[in-house]
Amino acid sequence: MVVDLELSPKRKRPKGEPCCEPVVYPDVERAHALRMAEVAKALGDPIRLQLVDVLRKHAGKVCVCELLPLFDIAQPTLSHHLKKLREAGIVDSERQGLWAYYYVRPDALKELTTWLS
Amino acid sequence: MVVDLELSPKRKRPKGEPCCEPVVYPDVERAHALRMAEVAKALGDPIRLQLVDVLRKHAGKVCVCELLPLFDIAQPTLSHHLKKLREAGIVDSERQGLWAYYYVRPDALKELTTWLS
DNA sequence: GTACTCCATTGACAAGCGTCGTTTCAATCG
DNA sequence: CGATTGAAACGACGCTTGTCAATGGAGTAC
Repeated sequence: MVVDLELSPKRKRPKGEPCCEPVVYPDVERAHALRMAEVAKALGDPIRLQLVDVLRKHAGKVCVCELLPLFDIAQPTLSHHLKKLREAGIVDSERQGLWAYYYVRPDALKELTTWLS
Repeated sequence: MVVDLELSPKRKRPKGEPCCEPVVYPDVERAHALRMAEVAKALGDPIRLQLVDVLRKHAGKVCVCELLPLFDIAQPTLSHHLKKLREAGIVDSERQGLWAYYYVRPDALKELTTWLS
């Protein structure tokens, strides 16, 4: 969808009329935009982005106790970030005894990636 | 870079030693992570993401007055969002008389896109 | 059972965010 | 000139965020 825009010849609006025709925008995008913004927001913190990076670089699932020493944050803070990523649907976790293993959900970043490309 | 992980056989740490070997993590990524998180954060708002979407769908530059009616927000709010996008280096603006034209900076989203793919 | 370990949750705090009404500023029109 | 217009800046308001210390809870070791 590409809309041609009258760029240069713009004039002050006559009196009370709108200054220019609004650009068309498909409503379909809005639902996607909300979802993608949610994912982007979750990635909008350096620690969370690095967390996703680490998890993606490991095929399997990574224990929280292995993630903690990578960052200069307290354990509850790490737990908080992992929860945010979980709520955004980017990662998921799995408990095995004492340990919690995190992994990136397949296709979690697909929509955003496709839109960006 | 893929690191093999000892997944299953984990034990409580003996006494004061760390529970497990930390996952290796390249320092090179940290600088990128900061920059990409900044971009992701700017995209982490539905309105800003849609703004970028609209601007990208138009080859040329789009006037602010054309963007405003697309969203149910006041003009200062739109200006605020555009400023955020500008500060993140995603868009840039150009004034022509009374009007301000915005456009997506080429390669602004490149780093993030590459990382996601 | 008791002690210990890993992880999540809670509560608190400062900082940041999204929003709007008002104001400011530059450019245009008459 | 004065009036008007498009857009940015300012100030204020609640809400959210990132962080930590303290606590809680489930599992393991002895």
